[in-house]
Amino acid sequence: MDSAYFLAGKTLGEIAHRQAIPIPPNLKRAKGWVGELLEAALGASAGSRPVPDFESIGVELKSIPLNARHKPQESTFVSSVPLIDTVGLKWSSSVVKAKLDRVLWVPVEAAHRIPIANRRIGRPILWSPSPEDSAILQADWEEHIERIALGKLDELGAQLGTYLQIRPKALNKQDRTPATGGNGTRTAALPRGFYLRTILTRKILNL
DNA sequence: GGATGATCATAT
DNA sequence: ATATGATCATCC
Repeated sequence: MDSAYFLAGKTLGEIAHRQAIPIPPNLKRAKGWVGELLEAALGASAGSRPVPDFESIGVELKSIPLNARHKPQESTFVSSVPLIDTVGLKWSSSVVKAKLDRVLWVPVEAAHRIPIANRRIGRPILWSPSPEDSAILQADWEEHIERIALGKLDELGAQLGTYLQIRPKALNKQDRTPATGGNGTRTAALPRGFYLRTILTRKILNL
């Protein structure tokens, strides 16, 4: 947390310079740049494994882009969605729960008019879901997984879920991954991801 | 302007 | 191929 608080008030340019990381002209071809910069600055270690960033202390690191009004500007990607072998999956042992049990949120200015190097980092927040929010997340997750297990892939829209929604997470719309179809048959479907709606991240940041 | 769907880069 | 890091682009 000391390392995290040290970032508060600094610009992305200052941190990038300190880490000897080049600053891209824009984020169109570097969408994960801010998150990766924070990982480097804080020494995150999970790599691309499906576990929290700071595995030994059970802390997931998330940058949260703020708009000109300093409110969350985008949804937050949580994890990939399993589209096969969903039978027997439980919330208690899910990747989503493992990651959301404790999250270090690092707000970062993201208004397009601010040059990347000048964007300021806000005060990080170490958060765990309240029992109420946890129950909502669990209900969302269970409804999503049940639909997937039943092969109702055509019903998977971003409209579902109070806090946790499912959206594409793919190379492009032609991308396919193995999935369970109707009657338990095997098919191929667009890869999806779990995302947190801004209604939740706004609450988390007290905005 | 916000929500939904589409997409980019990198690691293993 | 599938995971990570997300933001971009379009539609309403």
